[in-house]
Amino acid sequence: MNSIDPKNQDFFERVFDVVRLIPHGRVSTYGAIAAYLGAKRSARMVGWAMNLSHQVDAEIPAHRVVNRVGLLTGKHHFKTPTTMREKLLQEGIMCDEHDQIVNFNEVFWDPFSLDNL
DNA sequence: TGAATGACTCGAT
DNA sequence: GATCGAGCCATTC
Repeated sequence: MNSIDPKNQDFFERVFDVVRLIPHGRVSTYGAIAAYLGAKRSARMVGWAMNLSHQVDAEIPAHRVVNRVGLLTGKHHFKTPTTMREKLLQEGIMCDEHDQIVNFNEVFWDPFSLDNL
């Protein structure tokens, strides 16, 4: 949205930057990203950032961000409810009929792992 | 200006 | 171990 305030844009850009760093075939969580940005309590804001990500930069892999149990809670915000699952499948990430990542523990990517590089 | 909402998470029962 | 409720923080009406 073009109504993003500069001060808030900084927070959203930080979120976008972390999401863009998620490796291909991996996923992360709203809480993990929020915690990495020092706003552990603001997981919902990460969701808002993902919503805006479709408008500010379509290249942001928002489909790689799920909730803490690996559920595709944001699928309805994509073009179609199946778009999120389709994109994950293309990256080798399997989801069950409940739109939950099967091997979530294996594909989960922690932003804090960047600090170990 | 104030209240409600939301792609969440954690703690208590 | 599972379920319920409250907290958080920016955006929108």
